[in-house]
Order: sequence, then C-alpha cells, then structure tokens
Amino acid sequence: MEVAVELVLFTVRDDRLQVLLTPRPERPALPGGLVGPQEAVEEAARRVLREQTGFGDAYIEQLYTFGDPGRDPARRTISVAYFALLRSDSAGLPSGATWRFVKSLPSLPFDHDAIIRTALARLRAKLSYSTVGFQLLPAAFTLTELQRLYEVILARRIDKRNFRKKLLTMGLLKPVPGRRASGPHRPAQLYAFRTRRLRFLDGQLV
Amino acid sequence: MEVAVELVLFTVRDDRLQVLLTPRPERPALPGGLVGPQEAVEEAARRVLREQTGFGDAYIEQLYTFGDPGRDPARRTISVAYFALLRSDSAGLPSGATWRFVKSLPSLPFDHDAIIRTALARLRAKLSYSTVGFQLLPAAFTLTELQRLYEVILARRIDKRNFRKKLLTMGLLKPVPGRRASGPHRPAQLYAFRTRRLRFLDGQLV
DNA sequence: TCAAAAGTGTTAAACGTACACCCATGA
DNA sequence: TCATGGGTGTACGTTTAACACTTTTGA
Repeated sequence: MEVAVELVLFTVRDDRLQVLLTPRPERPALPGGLVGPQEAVEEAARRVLREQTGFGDAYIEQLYTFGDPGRDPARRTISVAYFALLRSDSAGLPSGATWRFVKSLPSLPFDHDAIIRTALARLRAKLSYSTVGFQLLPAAFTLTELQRLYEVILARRIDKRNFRKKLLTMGLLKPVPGRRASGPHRPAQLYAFRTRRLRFLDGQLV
Repeated sequence: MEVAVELVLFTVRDDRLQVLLTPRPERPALPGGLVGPQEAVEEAARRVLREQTGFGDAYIEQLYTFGDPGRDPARRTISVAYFALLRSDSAGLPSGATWRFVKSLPSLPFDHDAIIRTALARLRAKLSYSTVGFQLLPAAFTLTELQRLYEVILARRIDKRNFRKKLLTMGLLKPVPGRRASGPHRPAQLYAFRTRRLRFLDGQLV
C-alpha cells in the first residue's frame, strides 16, 4: 500500500485567502508526493513543501488522513493531509504552481475538494483559540493588517476597538519602532508578536 | 509500506477512566491491525473494534497518524490512531483484553504511550465544546452520574448547581420516566440526551 | 432518627458586544 | 482643505463562578 502526503498551503494576499495548486497532467491539484521508505511522514510533508512550492519556512501541522479505497482510481493510496501557512511576504513562486482564491476554486481531482474544506474548517476554528493566524503575517505588521487577515479568513467583519482591546489585553503583541505609511492618512504603528511559537488562548480571540 | 490502525478505547467504570489493552507476545498494547488492501481506514478501525474488543457499537473518530520510521523497530508501519468511547453499561470483555486505569498505566510498547496521551488530550478538550462525553453513558442516567463522568475525565470538581443549570438551559437533556434509587437517600430523576448524535456547543459546557 | 445524596437561587465579577468621534497625514 | 484610514472609551447585557440549605429516602 502506498502512503502519500498532500499539502494545503494557505496564504493571504490582496485581502484574499489563497491556496497553492501544482500542475498535473490532467488539471491542477494539491502538492503531494509519496512518503519514502525511511522517511517520517512529517518529513515527507516538509520535503513536498520544499520541492514543490519552493518555500522553506512555512508553519505546518498534520490535518487528517484520507484513506478510502477509490479516492485514487489508479492505485490504492492512503494520504496524510497537512495544513500549512505561508507568510504573506514570502517571495517567489515555483514554476507552474499557482495561487488560487479559495472562494473560487475549480473542481479538483481525487478528494482534494474535501481536503481543502477540512483544512479551511481547521484554520477558521483555530484562529479563535490559538495564535495560529500569526503565521500568516511578517515579523512587523499593523493592527489593521492583522484584523483584515482575520476578517478575510472568517469572512465577516470584526469590531476594530474590541479586536484591539482583546489582543493588547492578552499581551500577545508588542509595539516595535516604526510606522507604516500607506496613503493620504495617518501612518499606523507597527507591532510584532511577543513570541512566534503557537499559543493556545484562555478565552476566545474572535 | 504497511498501514495499520490503533484503537484507544476509553470507558468510565467505577469512577475511573479506563482504556482497553490487548495481549501481545511481549506485553499488553493498544488493539490494532493492518488495513486491508481494499478496506477503508475507518472500516479497518471498526473491524479491529469488533474483532479485538468484541464491542460493536462504540463511538469512533480519527485521532492522529503516527508515522515515524522506527516507531516499530521490526518493520516500517504507519499507524492511523482512532479514538473510541464505549458506554459504561456495555457488557462483556473479549478473551485476554483488559481494562486498565488510565492513571496507572504500565509502560506500553511502540509509541502507544504518546498515542494515549494524544487521545486523552482530545477527549478532555472535546468534552468542553461538544456532546462527545454523552457516548460514555447509557440511554438513561442521573445528573449526578453525568457530572461524575466529567469530573473523572477532567480530574477536577465541578459545581453541581452550575453544571445542572448549564445542561438544562442548553436543552441537551430531557427527563425520562423513572428514578434511580441507590442507597439510603432520595432517588434521582433519570434523564436522557435529546439526541444521540454529536453536537458542537455554542459556549463552554465545563 | 440519622446519614446520605438529590435538588434548588442569588449575587458579584468578568466578559462580550455594540457603538461614534477626533487625529494625523498625503494628495 | 479634504479624503482616508489610525486611534481611542463607555455602557449594557450576558455569562461565569462562588456559595448553603432543605428534601427525600433506606437503614
């Protein structure tokens, strides 16, 4: 029996949640590949990330294992899906791979539609009770940028004052020197996360 | 490469959280087995439940996939762990299998210690925001029995009045005819879950 | 009659949510 | 000077958490 990994790599650019697809003979699909005989499953996921997306330092976490016979008509494959988040300031795109808006995805081969739905549900749920969303932002960012990130992923508006109050009270952020000027208005203070590592929150963030 | 399933089957009896171990040549371990060539992974988990535990109607859900090379020194196996809950009134125990207190487990082979830790964390987390704990009780039960269940799993005391208020307000339970007399004191009203199916709750239950 | 668990409300604090205006800037 | 997003506080309703006594029963 073959064991594969699939990668659902999300990023937020231009105020849209996007997912990376790689070219396949038939039609684009999620990046993926077989797990090597001496390779840990998570290692394989990181290798696929490196080789097929060209991005090295994404956040990665195991999502779910899809193992119905018939999910790949050609051969029996069990696939461990991983969920990955890429900082919006990551540069480059490997040849052939494309970012697609999650809102307007084409129909994907195998069970990749279901995998993406599962990943999106995980991302949305985890935004509320953990700092996982922080993985999508660069080292310094404005509070509005952070709020837009949440709004884009959750597909709903968030109150600016309540959002800021919550984040600052929780002590997740620290102001860093510098401001971002982006048009004919007051420049915004830059902030950074107090720690880059994933934290689970006491209450609900959003 | 071989793909296996492992089963972490919990039950609560005698006010203790217990997990089922099956005999192995070396020492007891989690029930498990290989996934057949034409078998869905979840099907394999249900088959292991049937064949190795003798219990047919447990709640089952995928937990995590453990795939480090070296987790089984004998051969390369990737294992999809499942988490299962058995009603405390289920009768019978298959030959050789034993219930062990989760609090005082012996050291287990392979990475089974880690699998049980992961399962316990999932169970505790899910108790708070879903009705998954209901799978551990028979069709009719008293409010005290339900509360004891939560206390045993979470390993902490819960306020009786607040617990009852929350459950009744949420409309998860309905009283059913009958009372349970269990000693020299007032008998307790019996209740049942309004629906057996898993529900995710708006707020926190405990 | 006694011991034991069943059953039942109130209060204070914390939290969530809704809401509107002035500020600083570049064009 | 004007258009734009940055930045800030309050008040109300809901939820959580702490807390103690009476009731019913079997022994």
